[in-house]
Amino acid sequence: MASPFTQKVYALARRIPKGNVATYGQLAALAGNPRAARAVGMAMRTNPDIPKTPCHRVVASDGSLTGYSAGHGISTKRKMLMDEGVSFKGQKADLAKSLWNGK
DNA sequence: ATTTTGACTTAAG
DNA sequence: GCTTAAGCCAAAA
Repeated sequence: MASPFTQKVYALARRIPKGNVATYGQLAALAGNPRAARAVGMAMRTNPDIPKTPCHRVVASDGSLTGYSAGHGISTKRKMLMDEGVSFKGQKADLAKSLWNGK
C-alpha cells in the first residue's frame, strides 16, 4: 500500500469485470480526480500484485496498450486481454465493445 | 520543502 | 498518422 489514492485505484481496477477494459482517465474520475490519469498510471506501475490487481484491463483513452511491467510488456498485456474476451483492433482494444461502463 | 518524473489526455502543426 | 506542447496529479528522489 503506497497511499490512499493508489489504494483506491487498485480497488477500482479489481472491480473491472473480466472481458472489459477501462481507461486511466476513467479510473481517475472514479477515484475522485478526473485529471489524475497520470497518477493512476503511476499506481499501476507500482502495482504490487498482478493477479490481485488486473492492471492489464487498464488502457489509454483511445484503447492503446501502454506500459505494463510484467511479462513481455505490451505483448503479454494484449494477449491477456484477448484471452479474457476483449475485442481488439490491431494493437488497440475495441473500446466501443469492451469499455467498462463503470459499475 | 522543492524538483523530477511518468503505464495520461487533449490540442495543435 | 505522427510529433510537439501544455496541463494536471501523485509518488519518488
